[in-house]
Amino acid sequence: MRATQLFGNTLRSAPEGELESHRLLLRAGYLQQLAAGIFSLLPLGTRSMEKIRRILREEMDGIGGQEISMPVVHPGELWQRSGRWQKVDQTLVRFQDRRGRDMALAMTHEEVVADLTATQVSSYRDLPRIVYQIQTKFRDEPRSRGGLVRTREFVMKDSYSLDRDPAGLQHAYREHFKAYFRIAARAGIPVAAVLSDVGMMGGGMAHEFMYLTEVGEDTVLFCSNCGYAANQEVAEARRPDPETGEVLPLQEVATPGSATVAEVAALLGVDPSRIAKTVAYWAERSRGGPGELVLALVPGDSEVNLAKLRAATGAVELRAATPEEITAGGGAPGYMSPVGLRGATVVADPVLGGRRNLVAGANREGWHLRNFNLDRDAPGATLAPLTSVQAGEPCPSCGHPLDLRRGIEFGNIFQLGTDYSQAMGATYTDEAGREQLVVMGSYGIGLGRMLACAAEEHHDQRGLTLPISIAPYAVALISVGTDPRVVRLADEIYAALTALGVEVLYDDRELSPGVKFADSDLRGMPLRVTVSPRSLEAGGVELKRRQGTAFVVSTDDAIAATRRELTLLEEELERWMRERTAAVDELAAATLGGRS
RNA sequence: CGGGGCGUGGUGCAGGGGUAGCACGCCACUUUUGGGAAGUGGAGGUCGCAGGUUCGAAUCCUGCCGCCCCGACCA
Repeated sequence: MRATQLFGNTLRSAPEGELESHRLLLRAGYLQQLAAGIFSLLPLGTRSMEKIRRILREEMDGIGGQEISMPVVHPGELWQRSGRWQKVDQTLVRFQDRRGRDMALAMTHEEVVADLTATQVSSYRDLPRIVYQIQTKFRDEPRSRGGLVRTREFVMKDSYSLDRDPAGLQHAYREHFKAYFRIAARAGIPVAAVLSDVGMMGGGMAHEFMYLTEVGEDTVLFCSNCGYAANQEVAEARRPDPETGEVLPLQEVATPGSATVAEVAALLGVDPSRIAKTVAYWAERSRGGPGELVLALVPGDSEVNLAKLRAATGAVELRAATPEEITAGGGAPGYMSPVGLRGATVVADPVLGGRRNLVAGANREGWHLRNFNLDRDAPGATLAPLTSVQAGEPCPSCGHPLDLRRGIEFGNIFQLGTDYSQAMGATYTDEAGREQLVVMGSYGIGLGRMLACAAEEHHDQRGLTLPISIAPYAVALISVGTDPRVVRLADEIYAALTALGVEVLYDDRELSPGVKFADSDLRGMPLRVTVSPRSLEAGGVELKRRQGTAFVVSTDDAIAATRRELTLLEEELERWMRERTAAVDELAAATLGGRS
């Protein structure tokens, strides 16, 4: 491509406040924003995305995936059958067609896959299968963020495994686990697999593949000793041994004007950790359904993690209860506890279950209780981890202090099980002639987010430094000045490289060299080839890696030297990728259990 | 949805009751050509939208819309 023909230009400036890597993508002319969380891709961005697509196809095909294409608009009826029409909040965009039928914009495709499976799969001979697509999703996120990191419309590689039994699912899950490391590594993105919340997907085990970066929106806990890794949404710390002291009788104590943990602790002379803090929430189990009061009990020195509470209650909508709702349930704001309250769902952090004789609210303004014991005083309570794990807390599996890091979720894998098969009637007949449910798994990678992670990992002051595997062009060819000898040679090199299938962005504009160099650095092509009076003087053309030093090769050798450099770049990336994925079998075995 | 910020030529920004500005970019010509060149001339703006106050509103008031950032959600 000649720069004089290219659609879209580089920009000198980009808005303040945006993520640095995203500003570079904007300035380099990869994309343009249309609305909040909605982007157009320009030629450069499209080319990078196409390379990402190719990597995804190769790796998915490599584990036996078959590419399909499913619709972006779904009948609402499908989502009603799976129950997600009710379970998912406004993130699912609903509308009606001209006949008044409910429709939805695809935010994911489990329903459609299960529906396809119901008709396409009927025998155990039709299993196992892996299908995938690379296709647009729309999720009306409450807030888009960080450029391509979190958008409302995005392209996702989503694959689905169909198996006879849980063992088959384990295998497909493991294959994806390993493929995801290869995919990330081929795009130059280091990732870590962490345990994650199943969220709206339902089902069993789930992992997220995190690109660790300070600008990430997720919090991840790692154990440097045993390798435990989990998203904060599901992370747990090792619990202290249960206390063994005598269980004392409940005793009311006046605490006038002391509604906060700090005030009560000071007044009664106890440590905040000795207070069973009760936080009231209002939960809806289905969209628009009836609400109910949920009491979350955590140690007084901890905060409730909403994702964990959501997982524990299965709530769709979850928010802090209003004082009116608390009072209506028989509670007193600031003096809450489950003692004597009926009708409210009570969830308690397991740490409290091991503690004796705590302080809790008395459900009377100005009064608390001493000697609160969870098993005696809130016998109906569900035990589930509810608090955010802090850095330094002991690892649940080995006790070593945990590290806390930030990350961007590059992809995820879910073991769905048979929920969707059941809803859509996706069954097969086994050897014995019995009808069985197809066991499903679901696996996603966001392509735009992948580009965002790559840009975040690979940039410097001057611009993008993308790996050769996903850079829009392999070579930035630059001609300096208008000397006919220069122009002729540059034209020849462009024609020759193009004829050889090398992807070249030829900056043939009549601009000062500084502008051309700056643009090529900004756009991030891995290799620069410069033809100039100076290079001719020095014997030929100049080659320079995006982050390397320049050297001159003879005119006769220019084409061969360029290809050599590109091969070297590819080999270096390949080597890095092998290092990153060398231990992936062992990691899969350690993380998922069993052998690989 | 809560909190904060911002909407002014293509891009990034200043201005803040009385003539709409700067830099970059763009067009033409001339001189330039190894790290975002110089000169001369030029084009380009309903100041987010709608009401209101005022002799007069980009500027003040009200409402709405949009965008960004921090939280609650996810690839």
